Amino acid sequence: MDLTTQELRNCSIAATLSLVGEKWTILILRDVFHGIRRFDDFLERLQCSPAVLSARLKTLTEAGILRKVSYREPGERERFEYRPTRAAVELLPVVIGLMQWGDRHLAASGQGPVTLLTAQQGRRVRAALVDDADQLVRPNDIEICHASQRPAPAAEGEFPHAPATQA
Amino acid sequence: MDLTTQELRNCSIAATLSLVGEKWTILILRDVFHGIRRFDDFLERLQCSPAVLSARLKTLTEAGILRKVSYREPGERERFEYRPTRAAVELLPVVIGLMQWGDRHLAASGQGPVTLLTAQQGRRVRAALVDDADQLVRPNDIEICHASQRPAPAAEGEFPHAPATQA
DNA sequence: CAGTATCCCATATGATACTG
DNA sequence: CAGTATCATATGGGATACTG
Repeated sequence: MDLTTQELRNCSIAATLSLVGEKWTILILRDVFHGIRRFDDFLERLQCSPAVLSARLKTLTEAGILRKVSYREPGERERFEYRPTRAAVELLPVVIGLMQWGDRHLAASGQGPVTLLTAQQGRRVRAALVDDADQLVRPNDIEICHASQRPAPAAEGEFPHAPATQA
Repeated sequence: MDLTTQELRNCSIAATLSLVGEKWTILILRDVFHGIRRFDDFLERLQCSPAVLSARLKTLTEAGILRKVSYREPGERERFEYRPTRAAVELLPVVIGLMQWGDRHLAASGQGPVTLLTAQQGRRVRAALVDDADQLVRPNDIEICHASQRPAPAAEGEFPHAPATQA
């Protein structure tokens, strides 16, 4: 996405956006999670130009988010497919987070065209914040600590500077 | 971000990206969560042009993600600040998800310059996937259901088409 | 301080044609 | 099928000046 070196070093958000912040990138990942693997299938669903798709797949591959795999079906010539790596799966909270925000705030019905369910029990899946004991965390209970400094004083540590009243 | 009407209607990810997918938008939200409220303070931290900042703040405000609040300190003239709404807080899984991905994959040390801790117990906070009983969900246990169709057959429902081997 | 208005440019993108 | 190459365009963004 082209940000300054300063930003990239000082902020992991900016650094990640430099890889996945381009216009079509997240939508490519969405399609990968839907099982899309091949160039033309991406192309058809995304309706972007092949040049753009090619460039994005390259970036994602070089970043280790996708993996280009050669395969050959019996009697066919060699083909390639793009598979998600573990690094891709670790972006799921981002992708699903975007989806559920849109579901809640942009879809007329308050829910979107796609639902995620656990295979085992059929429970709805969502992105959320948890602590290292896997317990749900309320946004108001979070404080920001800068590694280079002492723990922030309470007044500063307030987070996310909660909206006093609702918009 | 300028996507087709088709995309916006069919995909909440695309719809949300049309609001927050622009270059500086997520970084503005990052700063809001750091407690930044005023135009010039954003400007200083972001080092983008005032025109761009103005445009993004407008978009975010119109989307209900920020709220423009007038206030007047004693003896001073009227000022404005931009506060996060609940809708902004609901984007935290996305923002924190981006951060933790960068921490893991782009920071040399495997952890970034900023850490999030629960105020109560000082536990690390992360973005994750949970079910509606607030239990952690493994990515392999998720299946995608399209609202307009019958539940996907097992072969299709596989998700996220897990990486067989690691990259 | 808190923006708006201009000007200009880099470049991401769309459209299309071409190749192994 | 799976891309690369080319070209025109649109526009997001940088720099800067200006205003209430």
